[in-house]
Amino acid sequence: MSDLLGGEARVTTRRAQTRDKLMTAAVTVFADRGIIGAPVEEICEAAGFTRGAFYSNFPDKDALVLELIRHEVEIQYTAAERAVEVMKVAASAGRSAEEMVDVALRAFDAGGRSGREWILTQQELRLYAAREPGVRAQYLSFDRECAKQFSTLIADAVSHAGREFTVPFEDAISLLRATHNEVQMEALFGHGEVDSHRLRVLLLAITRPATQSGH
Amino acid sequence: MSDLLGGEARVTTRRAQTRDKLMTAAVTVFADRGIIGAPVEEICEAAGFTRGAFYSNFPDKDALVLELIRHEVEIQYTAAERAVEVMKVAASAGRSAEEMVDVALRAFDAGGRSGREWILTQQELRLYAAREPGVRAQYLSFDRECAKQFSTLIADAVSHAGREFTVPFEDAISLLRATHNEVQMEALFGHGEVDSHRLRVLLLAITRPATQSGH
DNA sequence: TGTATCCGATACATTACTGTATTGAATACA
DNA sequence: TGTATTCAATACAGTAATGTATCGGATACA
Repeated sequence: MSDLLGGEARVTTRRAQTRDKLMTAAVTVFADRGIIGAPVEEICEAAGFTRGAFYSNFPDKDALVLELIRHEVEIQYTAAERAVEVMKVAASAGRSAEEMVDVALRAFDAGGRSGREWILTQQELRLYAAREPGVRAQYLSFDRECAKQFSTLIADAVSHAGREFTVPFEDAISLLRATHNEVQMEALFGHGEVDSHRLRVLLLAITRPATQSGH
Repeated sequence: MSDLLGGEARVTTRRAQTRDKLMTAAVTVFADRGIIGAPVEEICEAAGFTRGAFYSNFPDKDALVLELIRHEVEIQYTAAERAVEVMKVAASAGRSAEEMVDVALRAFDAGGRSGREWILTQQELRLYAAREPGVRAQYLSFDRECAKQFSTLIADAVSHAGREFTVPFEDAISLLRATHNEVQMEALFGHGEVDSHRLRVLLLAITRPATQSGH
């Protein structure tokens, strides 16, 4: 009972690892069978455990789903941050708007989750949250937080690119999100690759070179 | 065995009615529990039957889902057709581009399926098709057909509005679809109403008054 | 009205999944 | 090294869902 490091349990590291493996495996199974259709047993099997491990770590599937959402938001956000960094560099190097957009999107996809499994799971999560009241609230609060941070990043990015929006900012964000989503779905039905072309077209259509003195 | 009306069965009308009731009920249950999570029994219960009726009409749930997709595409298309009709009238009456878009979108939502249940089910169908190989092919062929018809309608609508796209046509269609989708999802999380505002913004951003002599 | 046929209801067998209670091996600390 | 504790494995009910085989009331046609 040595509480030297705060209330945290003792063995923790093994536990943390199995939690992690379970969550990773869950994504695979979710993509394959859907969140609702994914039996706990199959998740465990994919992670190399039995159901005992699962119920020792999570009260039920919903708990794991919530954890997954939390984790996902983090990943996406850091990916976005990196993308903006990359873009700023491109801006300093005097790249064209097209090139900057392209470079940023590429960086985002590389850092985030653009594989088939993740796309499917993200869509699943969204629908699941829309349906299950228990998950919905959490999802929304995460989503809102995420959107806020994204907005900042995008505003930053656009101004660094020496451009400005020709539509209200909030609408711009929504359109970007919509298109990103659609591009992901198209990748799901087409043969694989996420194609950033359409996002570029949209961005160029709803921005113009800044009239301000800046840059 | 009177084959007067072609190979069709005798009692047919009762059968057709129960099929219809089952499909309608399925949408409600799908929205509530997800396609995978929807037990056949619950669908039957909602339709006022027992499982016997179901298995007498469909070999399994997938068959019903396919039927649903087929049906849905039809509905959406006629809704789109009507929307364009309405818009043409507005165009003849010399309305502004904003007004025309607004009127058309309103007509589309009224004729199509803009209720919570239908939005959820449409999203479910899309994901389900992306995952289940058996359904996927069918979905894609329907979807392609639908997209083709939509493209014609939209091109028609835009030119009647005395406008032209500022981005490649194919991209425009995709962006519109993306945004329509997003608007629906937002309605799911917000409190109800589908808001056409964003679609209007997009349309105005990617079109301009036609330079041609026409009109 | 009688009779063949249709179609949904009922009953049954089987499988899949969940969740809990208990056990036993691995791990941390004295 | 011995001992307490943690954590996943195993075992056990219990429930839910599927699909099939059979039955019986309704419908069409003579």
